[in-house]
Amino acid sequence: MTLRHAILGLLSKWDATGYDIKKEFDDFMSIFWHSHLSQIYPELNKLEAEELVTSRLVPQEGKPDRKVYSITNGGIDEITSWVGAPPDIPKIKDSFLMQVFFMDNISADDVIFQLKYYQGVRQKRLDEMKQTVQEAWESIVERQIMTPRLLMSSAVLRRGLEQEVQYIRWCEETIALVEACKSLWDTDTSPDSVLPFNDAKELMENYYNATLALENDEA
Amino acid sequence: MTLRHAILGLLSKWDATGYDIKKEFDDFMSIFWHSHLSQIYPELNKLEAEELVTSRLVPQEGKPDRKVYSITNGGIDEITSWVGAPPDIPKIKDSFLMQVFFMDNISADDVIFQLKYYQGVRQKRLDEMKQTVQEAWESIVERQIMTPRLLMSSAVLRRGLEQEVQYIRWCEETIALVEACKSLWDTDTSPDSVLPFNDAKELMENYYNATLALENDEA
DNA sequence: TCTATCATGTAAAGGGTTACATGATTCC
DNA sequence: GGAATCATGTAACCCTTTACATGATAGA
Repeated sequence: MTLRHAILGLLSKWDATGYDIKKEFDDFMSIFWHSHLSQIYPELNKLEAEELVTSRLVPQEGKPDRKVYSITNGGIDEITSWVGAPPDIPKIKDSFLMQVFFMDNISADDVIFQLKYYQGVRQKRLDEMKQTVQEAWESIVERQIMTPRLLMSSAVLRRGLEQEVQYIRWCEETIALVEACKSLWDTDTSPDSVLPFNDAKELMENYYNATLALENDEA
Repeated sequence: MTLRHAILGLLSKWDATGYDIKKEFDDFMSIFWHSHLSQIYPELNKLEAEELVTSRLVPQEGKPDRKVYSITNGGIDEITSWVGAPPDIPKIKDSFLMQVFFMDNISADDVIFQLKYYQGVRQKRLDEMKQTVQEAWESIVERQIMTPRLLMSSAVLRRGLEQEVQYIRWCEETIALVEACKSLWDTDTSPDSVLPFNDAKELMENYYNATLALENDEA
């Protein structure tokens, strides 16, 4: 039940059509949400039936009419109370991390290939976000204004950026780790095999110590 | 269609019942996946119908029979090819970040309250993971073995930990930012109001410069 | 006594994705 | 000539969540 809040939140800032909302989802809001037009249009109808939004038709030349939605007082109450409500406990689904978890089933070279590929995917996302950050900052400087709205957007944007940067860094580290431990795959590929611990001992000791020390690092 | 791969991946390591699989989802695998028993049981039946797994009943005293599943060669082919297949593009849903995005609708104090609460939620997750890391390392040291399986688990565990550490750090930073910019909310709460840029100028300049410099930091 | 754990499921409702349907304009 | 953009939607399917259903044992 969060799509309705994504829509109401947007409409609390500007009037918009379903099509406009989808563009916003694909642009800035892709940091934390996504949806399809075929889900947005029916949801807008439901919200109108519940009188949380109203709509008016704006005719255009050579294009279909725009159905422009506005939020009602009821809609503002709904979004405000949701924003102040206890957040859901995080339910993470990261299918790439799951692939990695099962990558002992494929060769070390294939593991490295997958990690490099995914690193590239994340880098693309990062590059897009960096452009958004640049534009956001330039617009703030140009207009010489600061508002709670811009502040919260900035914080969210930063979180999105950090997430990409850190995922990319983890890919790099993991590639290095697998590269250094290739012998674990090469010498014996049967699932029951175990290798002398010494081959990877120091490396893994460092890795685990670094992992356990993560919390105490300064940013 | 990833639940089937979560299940097949697990069964490629050990035989298990639906109930066992659920426990694994709630424990280690919660870093990247989750599911309900009411989804796992029907999925296991489907996998058996497709001959990717087989099952046998193991009677118990005073408890219901265990229906223990094993993976077939077909199942191993399926999981292996999925692990080596191009990863999905990441589709992120983070409803808390969405709440934050719309928090200009509530007071600065309420924003800080929400951020502190969520920080606590993430801290709890982190504490659990830290225990898992500790146990994983102790078991590796004790058994004196290293395998691709343990290596990939370690990498995933580290990613999970990093994610929590960094989300918590972002919460702290964002709390400090809102605290420093409280005046943006206090002086005028109407959505059309804009405040003199100077109030937050230097702070935001630093914030944006830090955000843009993120990629170049060394871990 | 009540709650948690073990262990299996079904049914209904809700949320999300893909495919289908239409049709003009603009850009390559 | 073909692809992309603007703009609206419906239908079918798939995936996920919540509620219902059973029943024994162990521990607080």
